[in-house]
Amino acid sequence: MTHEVLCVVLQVRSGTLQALLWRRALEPHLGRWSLPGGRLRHDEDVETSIRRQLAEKVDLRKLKHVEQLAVFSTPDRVPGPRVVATAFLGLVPSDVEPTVPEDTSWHTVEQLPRTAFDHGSITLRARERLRSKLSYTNIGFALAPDLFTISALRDLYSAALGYRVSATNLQRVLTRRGALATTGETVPPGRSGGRPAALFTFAEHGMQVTDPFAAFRPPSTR
Amino acid sequence: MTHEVLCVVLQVRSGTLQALLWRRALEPHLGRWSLPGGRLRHDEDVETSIRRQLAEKVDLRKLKHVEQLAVFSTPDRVPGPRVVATAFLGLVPSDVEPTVPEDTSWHTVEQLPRTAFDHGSITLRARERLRSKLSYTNIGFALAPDLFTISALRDLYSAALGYRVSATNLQRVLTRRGALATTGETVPPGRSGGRPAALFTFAEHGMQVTDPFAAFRPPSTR
DNA sequence: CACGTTTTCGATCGTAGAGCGAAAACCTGG
DNA sequence: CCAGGTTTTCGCTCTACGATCGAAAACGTG
Repeated sequence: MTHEVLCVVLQVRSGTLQALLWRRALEPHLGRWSLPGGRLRHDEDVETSIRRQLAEKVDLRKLKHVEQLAVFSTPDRVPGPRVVATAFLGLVPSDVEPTVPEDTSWHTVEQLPRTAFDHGSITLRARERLRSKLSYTNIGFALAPDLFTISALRDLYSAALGYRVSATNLQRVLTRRGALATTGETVPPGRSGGRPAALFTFAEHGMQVTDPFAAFRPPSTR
Repeated sequence: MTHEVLCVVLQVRSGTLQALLWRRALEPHLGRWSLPGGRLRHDEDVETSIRRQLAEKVDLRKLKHVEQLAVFSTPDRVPGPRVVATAFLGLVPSDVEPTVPEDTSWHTVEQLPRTAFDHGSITLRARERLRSKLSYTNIGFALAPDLFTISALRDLYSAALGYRVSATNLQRVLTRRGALATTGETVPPGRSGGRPAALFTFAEHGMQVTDPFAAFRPPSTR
């Protein structure tokens, strides 16, 4: 029984949430699109394995966030000898354009092409995880450049969540959580005019993905 | 490379959160406490595997909730040939007393005994998962009997979370989420008197563990 | 300089959870 | 049968967070 690691690499590109997929060059499922990854080596754990494989095959050392998604282990999920897969969710900031091999390309998660094996449903599971965590963690930072305007961040959130997000609300929520840090700088407006936008960064302690916002809170120690 | 499935079976017993552990009868780590589970068969996925193994060795078909926790895959996590583990979180309602084999017993998670391998940290991870989910899902129902009073539920939440929870608040929150259903019945008070407590059940749609409470909400369609 | 555009800020509203205290409903002991 | 203790339950208020709206700020263009 072999063990493989797979990663759903997500990035917001041109306003939509997209996943990086490989075109299979082998049977079975030749020509279909599949998730990057590969076999787990005997000297590495799954985290380092997926990081190695991504860094090897693609230039994706800029992955800002990687986390375990789930294990997929249906006996017949791939034809032939049994393969158990540990799937990951990986996030790439919207400003980097990773150099990817010839046989890979980005696909909007909204309408995926024919995927190999169970890779389609794995991708959808990854999107659900991202959407859930966007609301109660600051995982959204992994989708954004180091410097960004609020409206740019709003567009990222909108693309990932699939519905329109208000910039006003986003700024206030993130500010209240102490996740935003102001740089004095601004960005000149576009051709159609408009007020110049302020540039923000993530606060230091806002960088790591914080725990879910507790609906039940420990007793206040006032 | 073999694959094993492990389960952190948690139950609130006598006011504390406890985990079901086995005393190892084999080297290595003979005599230490370990998580129930075993090797993944070639014809089953990890979910059915852990369910089978728990139902086989212990009488635990009453597990009200089982979910994947994480993969643990450090190459040397167990001595000898490589073993990758998929860990689960399992919850047992507080009113059932499962018949368990001779060589197993319950241990408070607060102060675990010497565990085998990485089973100690896995157990702690499971507790963290439970605590997180308690606040923003209704997973707490898996810890409670079918019929329960609010104060009994309060005690369960307090034990699992590790801090005192107010019965008033708990009732209101769960009611507002539509998770509680009233049965007309009450329970006579104890020896020291007191108002009889009302018996509650879980609403139908409250039975499944709902998604995290969204901090960002889709636009209201009013 | 009027107008459109985009960003940003302020004010208000609704709702969820926290905290407190009183009322309700039951015991036991005199 | 009543006084006091106990436990549950309900109501009121407070605070915090997110939603919504609108106006002001700061820029372009014709």
